[in-house]
Amino acid sequence: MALTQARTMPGVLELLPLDQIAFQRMLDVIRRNYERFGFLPVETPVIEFSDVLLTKTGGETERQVYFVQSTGALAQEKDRPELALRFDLTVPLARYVAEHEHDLSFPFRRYQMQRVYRGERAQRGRFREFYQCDIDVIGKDALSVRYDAEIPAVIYSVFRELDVGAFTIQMNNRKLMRGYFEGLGIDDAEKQMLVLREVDKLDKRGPQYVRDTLTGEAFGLSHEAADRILDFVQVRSTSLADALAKLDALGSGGETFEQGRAELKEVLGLLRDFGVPDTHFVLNLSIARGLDYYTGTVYETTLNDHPDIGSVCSGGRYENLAGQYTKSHLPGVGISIGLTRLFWQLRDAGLIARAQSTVDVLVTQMDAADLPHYIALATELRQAGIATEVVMEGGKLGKQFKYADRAGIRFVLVLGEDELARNVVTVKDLRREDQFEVARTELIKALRVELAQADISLHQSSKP
RNA sequence: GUGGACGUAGUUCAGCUGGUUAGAGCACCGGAUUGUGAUUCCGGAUGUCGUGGGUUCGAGUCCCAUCGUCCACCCCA
Repeated sequence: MALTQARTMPGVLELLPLDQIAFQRMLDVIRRNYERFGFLPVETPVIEFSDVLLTKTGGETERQVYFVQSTGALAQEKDRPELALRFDLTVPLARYVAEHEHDLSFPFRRYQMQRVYRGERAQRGRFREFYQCDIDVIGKDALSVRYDAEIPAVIYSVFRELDVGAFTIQMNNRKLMRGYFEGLGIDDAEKQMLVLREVDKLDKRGPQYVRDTLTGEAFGLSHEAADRILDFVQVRSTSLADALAKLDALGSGGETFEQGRAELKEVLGLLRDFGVPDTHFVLNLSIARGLDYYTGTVYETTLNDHPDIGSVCSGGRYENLAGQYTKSHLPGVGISIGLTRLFWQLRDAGLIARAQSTVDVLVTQMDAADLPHYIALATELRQAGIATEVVMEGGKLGKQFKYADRAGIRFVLVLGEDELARNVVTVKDLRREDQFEVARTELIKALRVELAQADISLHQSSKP
């Protein structure tokens, strides 16, 4: 019989249990921090109506949307399938807020950590199915720019606890950029957008590439204008004071420009109050983000030791999130952590410590006749909150140890006739290669101490 | 969607200008006196050389097609 090859489509990430545990730990950290900052949980369906997803976007985004069709519907196919898979969490959020507007309290602070789908060509670190971990604050009618300063505080808190080494939150403001371009005579909003996308490539492609493109056929800017744009977008700050000074040194500009500068200065100033050290953020006037719905502050977070990874968290301010679904004016600000990419890249770089199993202890089997003892012991441990597995099939002790080791279970318990007779249990720590005996009545207490210590040492060992 | 590279055991690869039974590391499985894993030693299995066709006395090696994978662009987490 011909076997069907067991395989997954390219661009999806499937993990072995120990990696999955490490991944889940990261999700836990992110969730914990989001909740700590007062964001509320929301989940939305993977499948949405196509017209909801494709209202304003079109173009590039539509090319990457997966449509959904039941086999029954295929027969009577119309122009476009009615349903599609969400490609981010922001558009569903807009729909969610518009739909439940009257039941929500504003400013609405929600977090959402779910999978999204994009019809991408497979490539390193690019996935067709991946996790996004989003936070957004949505205001009704208006939303203070102060919220823009809270976002980096969350990023700082999350990434510090994720323990991924040094990172930098890069910030900019679209009004400042557009205002500057206006000053150079680039008035058309479409063209401003194109220039934004182009200068965004600065850090990746270098100034020469960007200059050539801007003065080339597609843009047709003068050399003088291109030079002034390059001077502008190459601005980087080294500290908070430096950032403020560099913003002041930009000279004066039009209304949009001044508004952008004022917003940036306010946001940067507040970062200090939020406790974000200026070693962790930088003003980078080339950061623009490709998405066109951003209107003000934009963020992009990179890992200092892994610039090749690119952005692991990004987002910004948008003026009118749900304009396609409601007449209400709902401005917001938010970010998204691409956890699948982050995890994948960290693992690739060898920065994901081998996780410990979610199983705390394995009760080995010396003699099948003593199984009742093993099960009773396991029940006792479980009631004490210790995740316990019992070996039900027996076999050589060496094999049972090997099983525990491979499964990432750190502690094994041995109860032979010897131990049972003396009412003790042998506890072996496979990691420390050490074992000890403890009175049966003291076992839970002893294990709790061991597990607490194991947890601490695991955390410390993963620090750079 | 556009352009480029590559497809050899589970995996990473070697296989020189076409020449006998296609190799290595890692991984996997078994063993090293019966209550101790990871380390060490010994042994073992494994491949329609992506698929189909062509050139040739002979093809993993050359040619064509096809499928697949990867990289770059676009865009993005």
